[in-house]
Amino acid sequence: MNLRIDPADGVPIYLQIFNQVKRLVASGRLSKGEELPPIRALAEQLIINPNTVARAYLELERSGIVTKRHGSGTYVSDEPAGFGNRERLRILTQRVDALLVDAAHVGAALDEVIDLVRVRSTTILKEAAK
Amino acid sequence: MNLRIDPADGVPIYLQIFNQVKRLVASGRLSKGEELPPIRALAEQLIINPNTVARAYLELERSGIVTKRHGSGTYVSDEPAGFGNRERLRILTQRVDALLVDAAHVGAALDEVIDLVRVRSTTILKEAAK
Amino acid sequence: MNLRIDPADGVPIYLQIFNQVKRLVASGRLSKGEELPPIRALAEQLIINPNTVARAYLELERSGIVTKRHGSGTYVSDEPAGFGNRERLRILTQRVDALLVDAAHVGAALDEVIDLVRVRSTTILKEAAK
Amino acid sequence: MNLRIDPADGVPIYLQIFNQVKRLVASGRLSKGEELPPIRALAEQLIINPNTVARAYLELERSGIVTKRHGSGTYVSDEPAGFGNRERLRILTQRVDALLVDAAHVGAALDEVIDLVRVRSTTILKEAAK
DNA sequence: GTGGTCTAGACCACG
DNA sequence: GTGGTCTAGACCACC
Repeated sequence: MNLRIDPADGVPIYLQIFNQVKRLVASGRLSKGEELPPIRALAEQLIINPNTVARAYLELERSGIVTKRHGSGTYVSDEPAGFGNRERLRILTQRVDALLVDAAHVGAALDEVIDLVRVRSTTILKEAAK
Repeated sequence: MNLRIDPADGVPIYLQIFNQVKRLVASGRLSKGEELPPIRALAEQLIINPNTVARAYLELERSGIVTKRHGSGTYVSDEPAGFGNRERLRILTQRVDALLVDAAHVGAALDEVIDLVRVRSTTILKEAAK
Repeated sequence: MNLRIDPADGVPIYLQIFNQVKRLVASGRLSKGEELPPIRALAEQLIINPNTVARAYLELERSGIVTKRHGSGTYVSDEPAGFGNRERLRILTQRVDALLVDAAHVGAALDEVIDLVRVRSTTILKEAAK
Repeated sequence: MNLRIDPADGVPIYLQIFNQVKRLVASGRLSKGEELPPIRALAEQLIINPNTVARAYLELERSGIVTKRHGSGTYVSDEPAGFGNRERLRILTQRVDALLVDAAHVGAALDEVIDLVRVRSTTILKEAAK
């Protein structure tokens, strides 16, 4: 698994791992049931403390993105966490609002934003096909 | 200036202020050159620590959104920070990607996302018109 | 013997076996003196490590639910572990308290809890009759 | 706050704290809005590592039982986590089933169980009144 | 071998 | 002062 960690990024390392894995799963580059690297192995690879990776895996498990099997390993969940419709909307609205505020601040029109959403959507799908 | 602070929101209070002011400026409810309330006044109004407001104003200044004039006060910048097109795209792409990743996890289709963008866009504009 | 194991359940596999056998004995679907499947056979059937089954049987023996006879096999104990009344109460009180604490957190009234106890009691008896 | 920790109990220390605080809140002995001891203070009192207390507080926060305010402290949540009805039932059914299995194993009749539920319910309420 | 818990102690972020 | 993150390294539980 290829992650890029920047310890000086401001975002906690465990969150960087969390977000990147989340993204790999969302884009399909990590398939359902696929095994993640063991905590210690990933820690060695990223040259960080195993506890930090463990924290990331813990959050991933709590979010329903991965499943841990004791004595066996960590796997991408077969069934993505079932969000209620209310929870779904809440999450998405939050993200959309943040996007729109930044867009307004940066002087981007609605159409420009929507175009970008379409473009990135395609790009991410292509990444998944790699 | 009318801000809503939620100390239990998880987002640091100084960031809540920062974001809301950013939003007020982006939407035009705070015009260029307009004066922001003094740090102490705003702190009293929001019943929070003046340091927290100061921190927010500091970040606003760093982002080029407001300008501090010694002995005078804090004003909305005349020239909103000129983002290069590259910087603009970088910021928006980041937000868009975060949105799409969450959408995928939550099982929302592209059309649903775009619809939500349109809806929120309208909603936010109405709020700004208040 | 028909057990359902879910490796992704969070509960250790050996405990899942332990609990289900306990339940089968409690409900009478496994009678006193009846022989349990050999460790290897059960491990093969459930596609798990024999050590795991052995661990479950060990705990069952420690709890007095089954008895191992060397060179012969594992049998449901004739005399189910005689719990003193004090021990009985201690165990049940613990469970009841955990239930009531969760019920309070979840906003369930006492009547609702008792209704659920009745309903599940019937349901479990029906399952046992299968 | 008066907690009893047994490091040799098998149950992880952070879970012992979690459960006891949960219980104190459920029984009303910790009221909504009340402040919990600072992490470091509780760690000193229990003679354990602050990280362990932090872990317990983290789980309490995730369960919606307490709320942390950065730079201020940890408080009992005003609004208990709003569980959907499905989630509520899932949690309670799990507890009820565990109770009934143990009851059967220990030879307790349904009526005896229900009586115990009533009795403990009253007892816990009395504890709250202390 | 896997992940889980705990300790000791440093440094940072928030108010 | 509060809580949050990270490291280093020990020991345990499960498969």
